[in-house]
Amino acid sequence: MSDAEKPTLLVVDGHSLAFRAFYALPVDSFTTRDGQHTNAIHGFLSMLLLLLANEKPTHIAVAFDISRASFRTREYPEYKGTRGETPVEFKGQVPLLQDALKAMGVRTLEKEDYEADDILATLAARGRAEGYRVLLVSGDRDTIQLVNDDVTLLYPNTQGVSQLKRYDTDAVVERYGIRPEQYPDIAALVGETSDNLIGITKVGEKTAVKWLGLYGSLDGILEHAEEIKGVVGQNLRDEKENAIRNRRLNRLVTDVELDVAIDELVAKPIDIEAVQPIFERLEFRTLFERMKKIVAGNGNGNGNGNGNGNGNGNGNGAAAASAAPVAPVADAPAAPAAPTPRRLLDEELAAWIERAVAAEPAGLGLSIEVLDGAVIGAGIATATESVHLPWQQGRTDYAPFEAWLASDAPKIMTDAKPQLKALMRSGLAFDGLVVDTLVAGWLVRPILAEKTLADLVERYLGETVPQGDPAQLVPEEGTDAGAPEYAWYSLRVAPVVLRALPESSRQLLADVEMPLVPVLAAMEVRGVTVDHAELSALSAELGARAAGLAESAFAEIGREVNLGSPKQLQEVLFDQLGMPKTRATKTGYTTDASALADLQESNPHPFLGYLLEHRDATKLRQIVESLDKSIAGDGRIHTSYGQIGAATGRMSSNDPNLQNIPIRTEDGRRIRKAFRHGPEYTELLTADYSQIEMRIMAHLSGDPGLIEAFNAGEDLHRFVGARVFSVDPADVTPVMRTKVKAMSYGLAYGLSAFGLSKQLRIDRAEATQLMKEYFERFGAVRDYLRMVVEQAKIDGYTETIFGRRRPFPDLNSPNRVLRENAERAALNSPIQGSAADIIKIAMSRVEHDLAAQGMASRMLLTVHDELIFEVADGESGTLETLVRERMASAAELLVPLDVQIGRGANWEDAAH
DNA sequence: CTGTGCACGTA
DNA sequence: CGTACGTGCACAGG
Repeated sequence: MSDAEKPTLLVVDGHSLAFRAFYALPVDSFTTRDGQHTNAIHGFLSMLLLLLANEKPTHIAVAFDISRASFRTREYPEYKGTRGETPVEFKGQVPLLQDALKAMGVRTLEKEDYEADDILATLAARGRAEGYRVLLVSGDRDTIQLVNDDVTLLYPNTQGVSQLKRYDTDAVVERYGIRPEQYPDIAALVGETSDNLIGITKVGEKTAVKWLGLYGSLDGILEHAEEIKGVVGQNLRDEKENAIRNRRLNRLVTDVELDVAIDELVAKPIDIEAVQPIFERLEFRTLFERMKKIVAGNGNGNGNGNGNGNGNGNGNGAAAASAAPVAPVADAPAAPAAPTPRRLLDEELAAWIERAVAAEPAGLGLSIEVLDGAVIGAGIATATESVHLPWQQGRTDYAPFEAWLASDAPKIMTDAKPQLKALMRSGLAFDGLVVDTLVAGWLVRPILAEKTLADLVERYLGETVPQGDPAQLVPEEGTDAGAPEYAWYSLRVAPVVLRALPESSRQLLADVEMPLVPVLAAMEVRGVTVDHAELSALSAELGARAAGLAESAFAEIGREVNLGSPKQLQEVLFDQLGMPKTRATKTGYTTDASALADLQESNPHPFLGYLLEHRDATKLRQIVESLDKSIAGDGRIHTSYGQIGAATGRMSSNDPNLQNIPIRTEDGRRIRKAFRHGPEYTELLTADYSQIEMRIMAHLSGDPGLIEAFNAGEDLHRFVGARVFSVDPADVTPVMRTKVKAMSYGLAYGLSAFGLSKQLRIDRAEATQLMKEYFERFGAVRDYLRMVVEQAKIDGYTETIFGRRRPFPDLNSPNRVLRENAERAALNSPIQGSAADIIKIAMSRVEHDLAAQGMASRMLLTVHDELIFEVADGESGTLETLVRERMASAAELLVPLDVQIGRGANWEDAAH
């Protein structure tokens, strides 16, 4: 019998899943009129209905625990002892859930002295023996041991029961690096906090997996315990009884006597009439509708009689007090409903698009459906109509759509970047993005209050995007907003968001932000080549170094502590070593690097030195490790850029963050050496703006001295130092230059005399004097910085050179801390923000020119004031010229924009 | 299992 | 008591 023909037995751990649902769903939304909580029941049943629809099990059972007491608690009274009292709000829901299941014809099973998991184990074993495909659903990790070729575990994800992760044998191997039946051995060694099973001290998942690889099983490990070196080896020998006990307790029982045969668990059609009163009492209206559809759907697909499929998203308005479950929902002021999407091909599609384009001169709404990075469909909308285009590679009947997509016909989207990436990967050309509503919304409120289309629609239209049941596993056809609906809402919300923008910001959106979206998408798809071997070697070296430093540190204090725990460090430093207290934090006293350096000066102790070095090594290793993990199958790292990440207008980088790769230390630079050009290219080229923030400050302040400094073409800090200290530029000493440099950079951040003295380790008076001298020579800078804050207090916002605004509600706060923080941010914002404007403009122009000139070199990365390119053979010179010119001319300031270029085989060598 | 605080990397 | 980010760990809490 092939797998497809096998009957499917579905066994659910009732308690565990209901408990997950209880914590996942907001209790407020799931309470009946008479105060009965129903969130656990609702979440559980919602999940079960989805499983019925998706998995189509032929046999079903739900297992429950009778009580917390079992043969395990008799054997080990502390078992599960860490678990607090079960919340009474949850307890009360279990009998109701069991009633509902009974009404649905689902057998519930429980057995005195055993846990639900034992029932799962027993049914899994019996089902397998009797030729079933078995699906287990449990939130208890111990059930991993039950997975095999015939038994699959569905394990709830982080979001309660809203998504189930499928663990077959391969998935377990992938996740844990061991076979399913080895899982209990791991758990026995590591321990399980939620069961109050204490493992071997200092043994985590990694160590346990390593040992298991060496010795095959827990028994094997214990046999060879003598061979295991170090502290962990000793711990294992000392505490092996723990592991043995854990292993005994976490072995699930596969032969529980159940008074039911598997064929008695056969899934019966749900008797709607029997279920109705129960669901009515629980006020599960939407759930009841879903169930009816599933029941009807077993025969033929569409039995949707009452046409109000969408419109009411969260389904459980506490006020909707109707007894009849089929009663129409009384929504507040009627929001227009999304048009029913049509499906069109060829000439019909062409005609529709032509008509739509004429009807919506500002642009059509567009949404691309993406699954695992690939296009699976698209929706296009006008204000009154929409079409849905399920996508398949190679189909020709969508030619009119492709032509429109590739044209510059205006398109309005929401969160376009991931969609554009999918189009690129599917080989579809795209142009004409005029509004990304998320980006537009961010320009209105750069604090990032609106993160999704639903948020925008809520705020700007006062409507709710239908989004089905919160606990739903997969979108349900018909009730959820799909691509056509997203397109339609995007189209409708766009003009309202635009109206909230001042004219200058609208220009910024059109001229800077929108052209940048496809550029960032392309850069993300390209990625950057990173050498795995190099990173591995570096990681190993740093790991060894860290271990050695930790040993030395421990030797100094005569005990082992977690050097990564500020709390434990405080004990060592202030209690054990009696050092003076450092700056206070919310939870104690800081142990940060600068405080430790201060301590080293006042109370020298070798421990401090080892600790600092250990920090460096572990931090670096952490970065190396996370980079290494991010290398994709193509040998490249594909970061994501957050276009709407920063309130100042800067971009951010994540998964991984490539904007904080070390550069200051020698070891750090070794990481940059691992960033290479790809095989088709000859080198990397980096281009960065030198001192762009100081140049912007010169421009915005109009300070003659500062402007002269930049036009003189001399070293900036030397020039400024000469002025501040009244000496010849040639006589500016390194110390003077360092001080002036810190001062200059600090200015843009609202640095105080206190902060300056701290950073330069000079006394307060000297810092004050330095600031005074500085401002006497560059008075317009001081005036400008004052003016920015004063103006912002009046306007309520600051503005960059290109009109990007950032509101500052705290500027007039009576709370001094809040107010002063806002003042510093306000004076920094136009500077940092203008720099962001400039590089964004440069990026779009460079990208455009590279394409227009048919060059093969490509832009890969951006790090705030730096761009990194992959150079194609023979293009090095032209690329440099092009990049330099485009970056330098991105803005016309009172001072020139200087661009520094470097080349090399890797990122480090390409620096200058 | 999630949120918070600390620490630290970059511009 | 210097701006803007993202990440990872330890820890405490639901």
